[in-house]
Amino acid sequence: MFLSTSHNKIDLKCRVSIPATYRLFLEKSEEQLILFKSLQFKCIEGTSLSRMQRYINAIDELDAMSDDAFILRMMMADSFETKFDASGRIVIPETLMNFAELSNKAVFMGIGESFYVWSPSEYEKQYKKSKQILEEKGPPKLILNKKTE
Amino acid sequence: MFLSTSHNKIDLKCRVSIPATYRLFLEKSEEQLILFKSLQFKCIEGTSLSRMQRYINAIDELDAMSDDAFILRMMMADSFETKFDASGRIVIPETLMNFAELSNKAVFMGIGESFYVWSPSEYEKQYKKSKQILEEKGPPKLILNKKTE
DNA sequence: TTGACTCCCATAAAATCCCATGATATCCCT
DNA sequence: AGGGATATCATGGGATTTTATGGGAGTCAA
Repeated sequence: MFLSTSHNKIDLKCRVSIPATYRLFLEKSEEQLILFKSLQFKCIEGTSLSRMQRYINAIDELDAMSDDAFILRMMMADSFETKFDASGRIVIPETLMNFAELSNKAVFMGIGESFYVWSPSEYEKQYKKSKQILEEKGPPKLILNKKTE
Repeated sequence: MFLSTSHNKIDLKCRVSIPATYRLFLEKSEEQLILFKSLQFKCIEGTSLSRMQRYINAIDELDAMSDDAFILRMMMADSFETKFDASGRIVIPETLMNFAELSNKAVFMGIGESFYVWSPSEYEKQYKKSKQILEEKGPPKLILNKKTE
């Protein structure tokens, strides 16, 4: 499970430490790590290969000529299979560095089945936004309905 | 089941003993413990991983751009998987210490499927508030056998 | 031969493990 | 039911391991 947030440094070689908890999760489940451009935000998304496979399957179920299928295929084309070195670091591909406007700091944000990698400023923006939504609208309904079915 | 209340000490390393009854419940059900920021109060909430999994699954079922999905993702980002050491203590992450304004005392309050961790002062506040509401409005109407629709 | 990439070693700080202790609580035997 | 023996709990502190990060040597390709 990808949970919690951590701020790690990106060095001159574009190397960055994957949070140890994420690494352990991937190792335990014997999963490859995939990085790709988020479709929703200006950030990198990381997930396991098997979850990525679900995206690919979903594309097959769409009309092959549709815009959605087109977009999703483009996303696949910009995804990278990465593995970490002996000290648990990955190298962020240049394409993704540029896309997420990363320079020397990366914020890893675990959201369960996948995680986001933000630039610190973009992360701040999203964090503030979510706090604002929470204040204005309150917690989601399913949080309030705590009963398990 | 997480029940009863206990006041435990937080040491300099941010370690605190989980009440033995909570621990036994987690061990018996072979569950991981998750800590996260409460969306409703200034306290930490603790629950099992499998219960947390419900919220994670909900993220995929919602419109990814919806406000609820936003809040849920942020909730995951502020969550920590913890395990207790040989003597039954956990370390409270700094983020959560700050959020709940904890320093050297923690009040564990079991509420069934999850539990709250308060600072003593915040706990007092909530406790008094509930007593006051009870006096003003009388006991809540509680229906144990709810008819299914 | 000059980048770009990968592997390997080094290190400070932080997280985790391990052992110790006093205070309760629980057991057990008469 | 008493009262000592034993287990469990909450807590303290030192030792050890892991983590995040920096930098250099080897490798491969154009």
